[in-house]
Amino acid sequence: MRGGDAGGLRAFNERRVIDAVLRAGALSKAEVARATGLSGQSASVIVERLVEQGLLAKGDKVRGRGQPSTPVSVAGSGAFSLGVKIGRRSVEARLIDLTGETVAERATRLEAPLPGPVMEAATGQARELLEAMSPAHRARLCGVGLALPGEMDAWADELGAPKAALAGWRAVDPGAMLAAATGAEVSVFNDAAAACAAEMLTGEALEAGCALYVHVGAFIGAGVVLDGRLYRGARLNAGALGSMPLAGRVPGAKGRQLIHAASGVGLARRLRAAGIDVTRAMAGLGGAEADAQFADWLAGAAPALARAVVSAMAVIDFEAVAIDGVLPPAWRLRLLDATHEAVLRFDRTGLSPAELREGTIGGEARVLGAALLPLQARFSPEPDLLINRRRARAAAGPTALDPAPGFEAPSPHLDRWRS
Amino acid sequence: MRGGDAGGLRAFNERRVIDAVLRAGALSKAEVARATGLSGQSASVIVERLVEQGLLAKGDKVRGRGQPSTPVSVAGSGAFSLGVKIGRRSVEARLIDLTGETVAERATRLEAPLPGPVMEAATGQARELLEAMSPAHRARLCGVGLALPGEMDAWADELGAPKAALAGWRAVDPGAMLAAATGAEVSVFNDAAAACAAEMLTGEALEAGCALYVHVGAFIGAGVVLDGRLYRGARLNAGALGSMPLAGRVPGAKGRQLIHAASGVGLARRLRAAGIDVTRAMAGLGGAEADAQFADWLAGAAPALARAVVSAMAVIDFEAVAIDGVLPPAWRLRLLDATHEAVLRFDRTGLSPAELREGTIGGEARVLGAALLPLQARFSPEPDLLINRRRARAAAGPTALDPAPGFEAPSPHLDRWRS
DNA sequence: GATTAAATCAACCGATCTGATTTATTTGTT
DNA sequence: AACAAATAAATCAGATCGGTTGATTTAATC
Repeated sequence: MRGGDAGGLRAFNERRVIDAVLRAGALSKAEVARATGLSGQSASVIVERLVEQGLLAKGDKVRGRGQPSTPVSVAGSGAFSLGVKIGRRSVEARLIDLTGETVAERATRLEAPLPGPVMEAATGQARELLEAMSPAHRARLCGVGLALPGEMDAWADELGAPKAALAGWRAVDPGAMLAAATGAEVSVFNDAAAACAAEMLTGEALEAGCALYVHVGAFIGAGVVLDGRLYRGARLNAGALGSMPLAGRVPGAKGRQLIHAASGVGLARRLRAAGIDVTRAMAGLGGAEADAQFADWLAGAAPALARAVVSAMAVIDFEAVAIDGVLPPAWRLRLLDATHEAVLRFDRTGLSPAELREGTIGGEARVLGAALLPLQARFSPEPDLLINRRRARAAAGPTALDPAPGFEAPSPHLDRWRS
Repeated sequence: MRGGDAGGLRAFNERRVIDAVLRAGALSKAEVARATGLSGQSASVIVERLVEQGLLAKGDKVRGRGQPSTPVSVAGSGAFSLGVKIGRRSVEARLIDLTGETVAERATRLEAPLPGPVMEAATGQARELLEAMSPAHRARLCGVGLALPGEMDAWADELGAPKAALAGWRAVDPGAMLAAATGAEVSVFNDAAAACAAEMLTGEALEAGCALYVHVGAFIGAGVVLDGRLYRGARLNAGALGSMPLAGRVPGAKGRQLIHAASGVGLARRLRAAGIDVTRAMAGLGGAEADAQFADWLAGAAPALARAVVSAMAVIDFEAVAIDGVLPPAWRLRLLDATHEAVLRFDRTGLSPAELREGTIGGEARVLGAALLPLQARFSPEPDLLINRRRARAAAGPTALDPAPGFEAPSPHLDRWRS
């Protein structure tokens, strides 16, 4: 419930203040007042309280005309968040602080995406990271974000995995298991949506308020950003771009959905069939032979992806489309260019133009997004509102950040942390 | 801005109260308190103020156990809204009151969608309707909604209209002209989006919080509802379904976009070519020959529309898809069924299921939506939040103020297309 | 007469606002 | 170099507004 009574009003304005500070990087109390429209007095009271709570930190005085101002910025150790990413080929976990900096991380590669080993890895990593935190810091964990594919058991044949083994996922509730293992609140996101959030928040590709972020991982998916807010979908299944129907048969594809023409496993299958080391190739070290295989894959993938992008534009008038994923940067760029070229061959009458851009984060976007999203939910004035911190910080110039000693001020407002 | 200071808090809670009353049809003060979470005292004060403002009206006391309660419901004459719809074949205007009842309306058929005559008709109709209002009522006009196609000058060849004449639209700002003519605030919507809002608010087809509403008019477009909110798009161009790429050539279609395979003008062209009176046919009086032409059109239109629907589902996991438009009900139903059948032939792995339903309003949905949207913007706790009044009213049972125009039995098409 | 629940009354609280005041610095003048 | 004026942040004190709490009244049924 937003607003309602005095307490809700205060909570709302606190978020607006944090939001303003995050956007600007650092603001004096007077600037906070101007940025939020609050009176100077209220801004002062709220800032003071947030400093006491350890969420904001005062920097060195800045002298100008008149009384020097004391800038405040977000305190790194004011809050922490844990992100866990479950994929079909790996499990990762990452602990970040309020500024988005990585505190610690873990990663495990998988042979097959079977429920048992995967969940063991995920819960194990999460527990390890949490146990390494000081108690004071652990008390400031504001949530756990879990990013995973929409359906772990779909497209088993595409994976080359036994269908029966994957069916075990239907009986598993990864969110609940992670919650049980960590004792923290877990929010679940589609993996591509999480990656999308990371690109919005810390990447450079998406400045638009309305964007489609395509992520090529083992499969292919997308995140949808509308009015600066991540749209997760009524059933967390927005951006299921892999299910987009193809126009017809694509050579080498087993089915009639985008995933059969443009996915990481499809590319890997080709590489493996040609006797190429997939891991090396995906690290950009495959050489000419890998490039040739990639070009083959690209010839089918790019037009199919282009059709998907154009189709998506007919549903939502995205201002920007980013393409990212686990591909090595050189290949990612070629995919972007080829897709762009293919998009231009479509009749786009009636569609608003969109900018096609290369993602800037890559495969790690998913864990990072999983970690960032609980922070957003806790501190942004609107749930799902994505504010780019890096860009905002850069614009504001470097500031004195985070003195942040042991806080632990048992202020009455700290227990509003849960709400 | 939402919240902020005491005044904002009051405004927000007032909207919540109106929202609660609209949803329930009629509520006592105590029920308002329970529905909103406000204290009884606040609910009482707010309701009393809204009654004083003429937005709510007290009904007859209801006796039960304890002190009789006085139900309040929204007062029809508490606010008015004017909707104007500009189309390629007609211009319509409609004045409605706060309950959504039509007060007065106008309509003009057009020969060709040329800027001059169209805008003259639109501003003329609007002025007429406003001048017929009493001064007291006119003071309660809360806005003018304008629904029009995204690009009046696109697809000129499909219309059989001279391209040069249509290009005149680029120099025209219909919203500004209407604002100048009426002196009221004008909000502009895509025509399909407006129709979508009407279906959400007063229709029966869309109960889901997340839906796609396809409207077949002269061309074809769609409205997008996300989390109960109408999504207009960053450039008001969400749901540009007509631009969805086709899989290949469709017999009889001139181009490679959905609009070339499934549009009202395409159907009309066929009918005319067969020597059939289009107006009669569109009124459902075309006879067997018209039916045969329709079947031909349908054979190309339905699969193309099905592909568009499946593609849309891969972008947003719509829970429901409605198909509506200017077609006579029998044809609309056939379009729905044929589309449904075609959808089932697609591989839908990885997509969440959606319910495919028939729209319940038809061609007038666009004006109605244009009229309803300013009311929503003014009285709903969140902008763009769509609350179905009719359904809510029905659920609450008949109330003192409910004019209860015997609306039709529900049970529209209830097909689930899931494997 | 007891019970029930709506409606109301009166005192209080919390968050923000307004307007005046203080403070520390730069700028301009003598 | 010394001093006054200008500037703008920060703060203080009182007022306002909206919502809450808890007790009280009212009008019906059981």
